[in-house]
Amino acid sequence: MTMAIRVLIADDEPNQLELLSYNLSQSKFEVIRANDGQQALEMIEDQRPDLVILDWMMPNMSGIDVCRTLRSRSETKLLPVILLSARGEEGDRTLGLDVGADDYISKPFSPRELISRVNALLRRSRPALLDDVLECHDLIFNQATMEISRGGHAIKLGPKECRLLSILMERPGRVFSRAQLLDMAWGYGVYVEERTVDVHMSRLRKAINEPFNDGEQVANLIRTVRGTGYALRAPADVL
Amino acid sequence: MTMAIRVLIADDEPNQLELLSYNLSQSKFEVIRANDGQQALEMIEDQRPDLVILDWMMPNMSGIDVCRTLRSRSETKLLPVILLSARGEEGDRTLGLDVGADDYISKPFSPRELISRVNALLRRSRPALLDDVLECHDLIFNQATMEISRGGHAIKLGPKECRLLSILMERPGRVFSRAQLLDMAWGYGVYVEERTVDVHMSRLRKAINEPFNDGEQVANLIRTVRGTGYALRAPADVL
DNA sequence: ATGCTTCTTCATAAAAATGTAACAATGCAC
DNA sequence: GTGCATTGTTACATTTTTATGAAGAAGCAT
Repeated sequence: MTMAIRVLIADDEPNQLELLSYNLSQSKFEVIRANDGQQALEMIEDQRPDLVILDWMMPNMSGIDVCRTLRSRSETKLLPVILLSARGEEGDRTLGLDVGADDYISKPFSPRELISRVNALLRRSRPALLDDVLECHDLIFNQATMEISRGGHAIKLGPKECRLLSILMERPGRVFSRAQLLDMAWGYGVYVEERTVDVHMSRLRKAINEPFNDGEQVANLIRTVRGTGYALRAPADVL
Repeated sequence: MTMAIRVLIADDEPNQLELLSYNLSQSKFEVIRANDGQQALEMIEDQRPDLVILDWMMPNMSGIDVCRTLRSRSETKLLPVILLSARGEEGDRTLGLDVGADDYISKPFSPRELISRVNALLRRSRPALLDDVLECHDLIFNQATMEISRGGHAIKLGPKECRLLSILMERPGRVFSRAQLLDMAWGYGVYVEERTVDVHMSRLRKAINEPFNDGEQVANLIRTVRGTGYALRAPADVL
C-alpha cells in the first residue's frame, strides 16, 4: 500500500516556493514548506519528510549549512537532499555534492525535470517507496516492473487496464466514479465517454480471471457499485 | 460528520455563472454566487465558503486582485482558490499560481474537469471535508466504499435509498420536507411526485431493519413527521 | 366511534444502469 | 507499408432501479 511521500521544500522566495510545491503536489507528493534554513531544520525534525529540497541561498541558514547539519546527525544522515541553485558553475556543483547533497539542480529548471530528479533520487535511496508492489487478495502488481500476477499466474494487461488496476489497488475498497477514473487514468482535459470506463473494466475483469478459465469459479475482484462506480473488493480490513 | 461544502463562484458573465453553479450544485456542493470581484470579497467574508472559483477578468476587481487580497489576509490565506481564464498561455498560468491561486483552469473546460479539480483541491487542502464515514446510532455509512452497515450487518440499498440515507445522516434529527429531499436527492429541475419519497423511505426503512428480521423489535431510525417530512432519529446528543 | 387526512405498502410498468460483443480508428513495431 | 495490439464508441441484451396509482393502515380532531 502506498503512503504519501512527504517532501520538504525550503526557499526564501515565496513565488518559487509556491511554484515548486504546486508542481510536486500535482505529482503524488505531499509537500511541506519552510521559508528559511532554520525553519527547514525544525520542520525536518518534527515532520520527518522523505526527501528535502533546499534552496542554496536562504537567510538564517543556507541550504549548504542545512545539508551539512543533516549529514552530521545520525537520524538524518541518509535523508535524500536536493540542492537548488541559481548559479550553474561546476565549482558550486562540486561543493554541493561534497557537502552531502544527493543531487544538485541549477535554475532555471522545468517542473518536469525537478519531478524526475526527485523520483530518480527516491528510487535510488528509498526504493521501497517507489518500487511499489501493490497487493490485494492474491493479486500482485509490481509497479517497478509492471508485472501483474494472480495466484502465481502472470497476467497481461494493456496500458489502460494496467492504469485502472493500479488506481483501484492503491485504495482497495474505495469506490471510484467513472469521472474520477477518467481523470486519473486518462487525465483531466481529455474527453472520452464515461461508458468507455465500463468497457475497460470489463476487459480488466476478463484479464484477471483469465488464469482460472478452467471452469472453476473465482471471486470477482472488481465490484460494480450501481449508480456510483467501481471498486476493488477490499480484503476485510482496510478503509 | 459531513457538512455541505460551500463553494463561491465569481463571474461577471451570467450564463457562465449559471452553468458553473448548476454543475457544482449537481455534485454535492452548496453554491453561492458573486457577479464581480468586489462582491466576491464581501461574500467570502460573510459566508466563509470552503473554496472559491474566480473568473480572471471581472469588472470592479479582477480574479487576480481578489486572489491577492485573499492571500494577504490571515483569515483567508489558506482558502483554496481556483482561477478561470479564457486565455491559455503559459505565462498567465504562472501568474495565476504566483499570485497564490491553488489551481488554474483555462476555458473552455468540461464540467467534469471543473468538478474533479475542485475535488482534487479540496482533497489536498481540506481532507477532512471529504471525510467519508457517517455514523449515527449503530448505523455506519462509509461513503468511500459505499458500504452501509447496521450493528455489524451489511445493508444493501439502491442508489436512491443510499442518497436519501446519506442526506438524513448528514444532519441527524433534522426534518426534511419531501420537497427538500426531492431537490437534494433527485436534483432541482426534476419533477417527480412527492409521494415517491414515501415509497423510497419505506424501502429504506425495510432495508435497515432487514438484519433484525428475526422477530425482535428494533428502533425505527427513520421518523415520520406528520404533515412535514422525515428525519433520522438523532442519538440524544446532537440536535 | 366517525370521518377526514396523511402515511405505508404493494404490484407493476417504465426507465436507467450495466456488461459485452463488434467495429472502426489509432498507434507502434517490424 | 503490413500486421498486431490497444482504444473508444456504439448497439443491444440483461439486470436493477424507479415512479406511480391504488388499497389498506394509522393518526387525529371532533
